[in-house]
Amino acid sequence: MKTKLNANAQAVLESVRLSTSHPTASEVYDTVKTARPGIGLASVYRILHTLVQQGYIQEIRHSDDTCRYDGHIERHDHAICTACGALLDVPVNITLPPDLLQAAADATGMDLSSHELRLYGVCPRCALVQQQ
Amino acid sequence: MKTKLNANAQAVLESVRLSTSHPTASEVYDTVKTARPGIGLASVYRILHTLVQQGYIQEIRHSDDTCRYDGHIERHDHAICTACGALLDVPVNITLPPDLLQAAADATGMDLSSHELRLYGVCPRCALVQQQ
DNA sequence: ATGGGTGCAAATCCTTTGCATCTGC
DNA sequence: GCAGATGCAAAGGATTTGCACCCAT
Repeated sequence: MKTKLNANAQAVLESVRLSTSHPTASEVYDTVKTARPGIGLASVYRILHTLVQQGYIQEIRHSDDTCRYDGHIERHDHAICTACGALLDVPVNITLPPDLLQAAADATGMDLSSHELRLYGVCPRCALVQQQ
Repeated sequence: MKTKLNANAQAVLESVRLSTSHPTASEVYDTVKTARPGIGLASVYRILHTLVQQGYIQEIRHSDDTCRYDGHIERHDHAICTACGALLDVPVNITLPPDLLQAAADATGMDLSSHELRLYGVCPRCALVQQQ
């Protein structure tokens, strides 16, 4: 399933994996350009799609109009700041009671394969700003 | 917080609330045009934003590049078909153990206000198609 | 009369695509 | 030599915005 990655794809994958934030395509592009100066934005988009398809990285969308990428592929959850839009990985493993998932599967008739919990709230930085 | 809605805004809100799917802006536009023929797409976008801001409706994004709206504002969860992209409300109330949420809040330092569980899987229709 | 809402069209932004070229095998 | 990858520029599509106009207050 996973094909061998060429140098551009390696550089893109590395950039996404090393990023602690969840970079957008153009952030990845900016980063990768230092390692591969000739690369074009279109290739970054193409490579990101391939990496998602092949399961190397995950795509995440929330309220802004850009698509973000996450090099962290194990199942995990996200916390989203409703004030600034920041998207953080939740660093603890939240395991849902299986009966809840079963109930949801039954209710929707879907064959569930994965899930993601999205937590909404105010991040520490925004909380500070709001207090002022 | 909620201001009085004018006739256009009422029509948009009604359209979103009555829809069982999760309509996009242009689907809302198409629907609303029958009740308010003169309305423009830009106004639909403007009104949808206002309605979201004022808490009348929710905005949902997932993998496609359009933004969808949900007239269902009580906390609830979504099931997303990984084959066709369909987005369904989960018709059962999934209550998470409070200690899980607390652990996540502690780990992220965020002041959590809400959450949404996103379930990924294959919807019944797509499951049928895949079997063939 | 006055401030906010509106429609239209143009602009904007992210993303995708066409295509000629280049690359590695 | 060939299939796939690439860069560039142009196209595409969803959303936003500028602006003159209209409406209700």
